[in-house]
Amino acid sequence: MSVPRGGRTGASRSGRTEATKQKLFDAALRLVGERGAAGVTVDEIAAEAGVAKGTVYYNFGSKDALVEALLRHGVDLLSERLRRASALTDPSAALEATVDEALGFFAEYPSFAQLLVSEMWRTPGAWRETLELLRDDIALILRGVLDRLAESGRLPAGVQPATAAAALFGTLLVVALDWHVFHPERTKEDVRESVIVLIRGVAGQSGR
Amino acid sequence: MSVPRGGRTGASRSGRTEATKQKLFDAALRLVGERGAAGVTVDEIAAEAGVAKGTVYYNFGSKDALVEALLRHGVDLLSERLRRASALTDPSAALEATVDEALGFFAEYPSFAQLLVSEMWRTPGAWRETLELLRDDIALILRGVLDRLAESGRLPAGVQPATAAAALFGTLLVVALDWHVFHPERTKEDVRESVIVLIRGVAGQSGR
DNA sequence: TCCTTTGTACTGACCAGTCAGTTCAAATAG
DNA sequence: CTATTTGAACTGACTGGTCAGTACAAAGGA
Repeated sequence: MSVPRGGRTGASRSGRTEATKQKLFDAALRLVGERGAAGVTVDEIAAEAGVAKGTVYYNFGSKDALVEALLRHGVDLLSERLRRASALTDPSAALEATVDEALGFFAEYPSFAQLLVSEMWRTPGAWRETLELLRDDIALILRGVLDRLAESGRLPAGVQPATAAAALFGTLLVVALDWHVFHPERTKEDVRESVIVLIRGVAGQSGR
Repeated sequence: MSVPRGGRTGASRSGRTEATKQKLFDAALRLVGERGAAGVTVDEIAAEAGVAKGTVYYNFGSKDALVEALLRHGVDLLSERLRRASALTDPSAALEATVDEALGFFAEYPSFAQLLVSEMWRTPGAWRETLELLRDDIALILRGVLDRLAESGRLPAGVQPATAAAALFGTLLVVALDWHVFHPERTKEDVRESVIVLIRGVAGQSGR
């Protein structure tokens, strides 16, 4: 009994659990990204992580909770990186850096991109609430960049930052996935350049 | 035995089956869009369609085949509409009409958009082959529009029509879903205008 | 007559979640 | 320093239920 309720810092002395959780994250991400959350069994995740099934339940309580933790973990990483990139002083440079960072992240964790795209817009879904928070988190960062761009007059009149942020996020996610799934032969630089040129058309004849 | 193998034109004399298949499509779309293909049972689909379970197997042979047929059916409808819209003579007008049509379609069949987004970029997946064909179908139409735009010099230098087509598709899909799921209060006109302004930034100071 | 649908009953695989028991490192005691 | 205890971490066989797919006799319809 007495599962250490993962309140906040649960990190105990041994650090054994943290390592186990990480192994489970990695394994789950790999499998869930490929076949969808519903298409993967807890037994498979445990096997992939080289751990007994019970360990999954000891650490996360349920399959749903594991996936939820996975979503949070991934978005935390992503938003951390985006936040950093978007902090550049020049708005156009910030936008480009953010785009670059997002593409890099999705290239690094394609399974996460797949998980995100397949669960984000599911209507009742077990992770509705979490996903809504995560979406707002990312959308806010993108909005921040776009708002600053608008302030400096580099966004065409009539573009609504909220819609543009959603569009930008969708574009990045889908371009990254399309690259990974349908055109893996392209180089990162190639894709990156295409998107940036595209973006620059809308939002900033700044740089060169 | 003897399930009529839905080779190609299966369309038989009676027309009774067509009606049944349509009922099953509608029901399946409703449920699968909401909870994902793996999250819905054949019993539920049959019940929702007001049909016996055996009928599903008589008409489609398997659950996977039903979903595959659903994907084909939906994309056929969509590409038919996009093709029509993209046939306008003026490239910029064609682009705007295509965008408009795509948004309208996703608004009309949000469940289809959800199904598409959640299955399109799954790597091994039961419908890999079909989805690839469907993706190429849509991408080709969008490319056609963008190519004509490039010919008439209204696409910034350096934009690759292939990447731009993927980006456009992703943008439309995600914006439509975001609207449906997170901002249902917005009007179609509002969303439509936002996207078109956005697109116009990249691809055409033509119209007005 | 032949195609299609129904309804019910069944099978066999698969799977989320449980639980009694094991391991082991660190704390406590003698 | 050795023996004992504690408890967090982990294990894996097991359970109860779910679900895709099958079977088939009877009925409805062109």
